[in-house]
Amino acid sequence: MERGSYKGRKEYIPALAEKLKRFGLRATPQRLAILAFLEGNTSHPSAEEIFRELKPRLPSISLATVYGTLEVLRREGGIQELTIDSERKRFDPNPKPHNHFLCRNCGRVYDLPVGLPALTPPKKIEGFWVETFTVDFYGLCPACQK
Amino acid sequence: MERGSYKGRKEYIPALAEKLKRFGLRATPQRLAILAFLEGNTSHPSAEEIFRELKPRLPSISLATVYGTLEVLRREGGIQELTIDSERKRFDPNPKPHNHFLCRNCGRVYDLPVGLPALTPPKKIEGFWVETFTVDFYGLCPACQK
DNA sequence: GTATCTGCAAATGTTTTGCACTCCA
DNA sequence: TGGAGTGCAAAACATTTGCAGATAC
Repeated sequence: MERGSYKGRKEYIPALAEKLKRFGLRATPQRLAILAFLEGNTSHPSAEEIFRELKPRLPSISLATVYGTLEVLRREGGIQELTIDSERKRFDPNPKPHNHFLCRNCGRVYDLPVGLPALTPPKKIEGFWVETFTVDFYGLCPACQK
Repeated sequence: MERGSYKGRKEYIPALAEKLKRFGLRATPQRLAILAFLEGNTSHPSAEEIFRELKPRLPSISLATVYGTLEVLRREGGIQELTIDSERKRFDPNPKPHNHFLCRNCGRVYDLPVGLPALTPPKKIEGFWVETFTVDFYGLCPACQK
């Protein structure tokens, strides 16, 4: 590990770098920053929000790169793209099917821990080959009920 | 009913006109055409598709009017706006919760007659006030499995 | 008659693309 | 070193908006 090399900087997170390698992707500073930001994040951010958050720390990052990275991560099964918010795509670091709730007042998206349908894809239903599914709830979150 | 009046034309469909009145909306040719096209339609069309379909028959119609009509119909509970397709909003003349399936190959959206979660909104779940919910399935439709 | 509705064109916001340059492996 | 990855600016879409004129009732 030599002076000034990328791998020597604190932003280089071996665990995330290996995750990218497993997907057949190069570990670039941009991708590591995006993965690190998403890791454990339950706010289900949009591409724009991720970009705004990372830009100050990583001024060279571009919105196009954020979109590109989210797309490859989704394609490799590393993250989930949510359709619950019809205004914009949102992203979830947890790639496994689970429930979401969109508050019609504040617009926030929450994970909602209720039972999922008794279904383990892939499975054939009525002739349809079901690979994945989503359950989305809409209403008012606890904070917005006041 | 006088010669040339709107109500005299065959496009004036009393049942749909009354539906609009019940929503507190005026029965215009544009709105009747949109309602008539959606009635019994299971293709879950987008605004653009509805516009393209109606334009030849009703050349004066505009895309903005299609969007506007779909929005008021949704607000009044007459139709359902689907978020299953992240590329565009799709619309369903059946306003009641039911399942949908999006084929990743052909992009078509189908109604999928499987059981819904045992939940009748509005209902409070884990502190969240749930007003409505959707269950969306993704995979390959029967025709695209070959 | 008049408030609602419409078409048009322009604006907005999100996401994608083309391309020359950069940098990870 | 070569190919994957990046930033930038422009393009492509989906959707909304402002407004003057049309029309349902």
